[in-house]
Amino acid sequence: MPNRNRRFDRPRNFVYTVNMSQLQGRILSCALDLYLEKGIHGLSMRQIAAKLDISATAIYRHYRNKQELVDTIVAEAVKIFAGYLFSALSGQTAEERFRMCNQAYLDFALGQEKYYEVIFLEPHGQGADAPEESQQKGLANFQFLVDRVQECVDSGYLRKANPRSLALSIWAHNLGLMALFFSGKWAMDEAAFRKFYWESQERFLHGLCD
Amino acid sequence: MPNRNRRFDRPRNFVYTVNMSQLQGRILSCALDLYLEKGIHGLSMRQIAAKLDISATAIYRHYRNKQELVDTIVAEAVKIFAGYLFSALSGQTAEERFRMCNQAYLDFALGQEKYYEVIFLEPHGQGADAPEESQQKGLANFQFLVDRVQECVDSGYLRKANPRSLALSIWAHNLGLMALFFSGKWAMDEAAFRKFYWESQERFLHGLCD
DNA sequence: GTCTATAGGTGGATAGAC
DNA sequence: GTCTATCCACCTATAGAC
Repeated sequence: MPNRNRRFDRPRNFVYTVNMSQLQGRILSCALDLYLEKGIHGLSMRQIAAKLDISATAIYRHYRNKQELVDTIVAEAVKIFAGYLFSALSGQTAEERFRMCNQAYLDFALGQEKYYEVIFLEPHGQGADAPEESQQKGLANFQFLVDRVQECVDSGYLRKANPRSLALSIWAHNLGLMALFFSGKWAMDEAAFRKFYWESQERFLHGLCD
Repeated sequence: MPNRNRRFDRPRNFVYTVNMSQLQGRILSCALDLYLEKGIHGLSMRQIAAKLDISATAIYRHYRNKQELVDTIVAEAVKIFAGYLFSALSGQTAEERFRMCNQAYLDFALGQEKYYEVIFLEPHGQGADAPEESQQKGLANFQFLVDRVQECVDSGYLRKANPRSLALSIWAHNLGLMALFFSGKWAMDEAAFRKFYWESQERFLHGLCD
């Protein structure tokens, strides 16, 4: 007979993020560290337990299994990223909202480094086999950029072009810049990187040739 | 007493790549597949053995341990990439050599997909804890691009700027484009991607704004 | 150079006591 | 909701026969 006392037997949409300072949240945070360090196959319930000084089985009161733990991390990451992007809507003009979109991406990457890695640098990005729901929300985040680009094409700030294709180029450029930074092979601290980031954006906006 | 018959008791620089159709090479190729699929913690000697229909211990006659297997994969990948880049030297002008450098990157990514992934898309790229030797050769490959950029700044084709910084922007853009393609989330076949790749390069060269 | 047998370890997950 | 005890699968690597 199943134990009816488990967290996941409660209603589906209950908000657990609220009490993150308790065990639930500490498990998640610890799992995140291990997941980024060693990937899904290197992450183990026993190691999480050891780090938190609890027994491995305690974790199963909070997460059905290892996969649910990882899925929760990915869902959380996508949600937080969406929050950052959303702030760009406060810009007054299309151009400003576009610029703020890049700013949000940069701030998310540097301010929520671990969640950024989960979404954009893991196995092959965006949790390749994440649950449908997270995949959808990930695409919605990209669509947000497409919409900002569309506005800028309409306003005449950006050259006329397919907004989706343009957005993909911009997305790729951002993706690559962050991958460079997080690889840690370029001896740049955060301040130096922020400077380089905007230089590179400027180059992209106005071209490499005369 | 150690068995003196092992591959790695032979001279260090012996070229094994020659006879890749034999077991040695088949192990490497199979390990590469599993490594890309599941990462280093998901790769197992037993699974390699099962796929090749040999016993797991047979592998140890060819590779000292799991780490040496992975290191060999990374070293091979870096060497092959260098070969692609090198072909760009046949260009007649600085501008042509620069363009051929992008071409080589694209051809390597699409023609040696698996080796590309090992270098640029793995855990955090370029085998974060690869042996010193591979790390050095990886940096040399980047320096090759810096040199091509330098030539183009000198010839006046590219705007005056720090060549290293310029090369980093270009490297990032390429990195991001490939990451998009390999993520498989954008419903592009290889032909469509090649088209998009050059479109995006063109945008980068001449800017997004008027 | 390949095998079988085996040592010694880590891991996911469950049952049932408290 | 946390624990201990436990099952069973899987892992790396070695020893020694052939």
